[in-house]
Amino acid sequence: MKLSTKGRYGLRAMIDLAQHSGDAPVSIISISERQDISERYLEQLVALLKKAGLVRSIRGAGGGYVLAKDMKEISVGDVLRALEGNLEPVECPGLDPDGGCKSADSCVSKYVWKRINESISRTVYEIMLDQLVEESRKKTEKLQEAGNE
Amino acid sequence: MKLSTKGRYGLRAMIDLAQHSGDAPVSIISISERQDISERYLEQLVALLKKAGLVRSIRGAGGGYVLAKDMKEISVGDVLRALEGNLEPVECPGLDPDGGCKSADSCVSKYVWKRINESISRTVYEIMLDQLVEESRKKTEKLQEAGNE
DNA sequence: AGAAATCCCCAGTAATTAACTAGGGAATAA
DNA sequence: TTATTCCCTAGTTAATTACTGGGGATTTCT
Repeated sequence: MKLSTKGRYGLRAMIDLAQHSGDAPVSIISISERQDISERYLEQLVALLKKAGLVRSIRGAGGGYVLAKDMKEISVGDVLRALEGNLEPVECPGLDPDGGCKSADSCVSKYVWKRINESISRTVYEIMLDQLVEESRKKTEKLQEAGNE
Repeated sequence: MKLSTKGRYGLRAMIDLAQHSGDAPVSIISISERQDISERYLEQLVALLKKAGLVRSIRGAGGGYVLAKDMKEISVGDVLRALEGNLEPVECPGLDPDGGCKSADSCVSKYVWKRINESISRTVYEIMLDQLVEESRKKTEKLQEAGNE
């Protein structure tokens, strides 16, 4: 049970994008350098984010990516789902009323899977990008204060 | 992000063992037949449960496995951890104070990983085997009532 | 117009992991 | 002493992950 690099790198990239979103679009190269992720690989991750409608792209020189919506409207769950496809660690056919699990009636482990799935969902969909950006800002501030003493 | 068959089969096996625990030990073969899991593979899963101190084995003819403690003392988390090794979908070195994550200071994604990890832990360690066995008993009862009408 | 910077799309590949299968041994009960 | 069980280790196959690489399209800048 592990989150792949897609999810891990991709969320970092998305936070980076949110942090650096201003007037100008943010290029893959710049994210790649700051986050130390291969440019080519990052390209593919961002493509997933775009397909999910989380970012918009601007082509050509001076182009790059911008968030497609306000960062307070984008949850970590949205980002991870775009990258990982499905956040449920257990896909149990018994959870689907039409699913073809022959022992669905007597099987109780599906309750466990259901609760795990729900608890992950609840967690990731309630964390919004703007909270993370704000958190990061506070941290940087603190570090700078400490440096000035 | 997926729970492996180890975790899925292994928990089912453990529930089965709990359900059939009485005077006699429960053999691998019997679990294997009821749960439709290869005997050889199941052997390995149960070995993990034994190593973790969740079951005890009795060798020889008529032997098998028994729970090492009362089923109300064994959580789903205990079982899954024994099988999967680690339930945290993200092992972030930044979460460990001594971990060697160079960008630990400014990195905020670790908050996300931490919250996901915690929410999964909370969920699995609060579900106990006896609850599942009881749930299953209720279900079977209901099915039988329905059959008698 | 042309060069440079960017995004875009698809294909390949190496490494890792998962999910078993297989062989043979050791303890115990009947 | 034979059958039944657990026990340990190694090997194998299939799938997935985590990339790398090639070449093309769009836009800006000079």
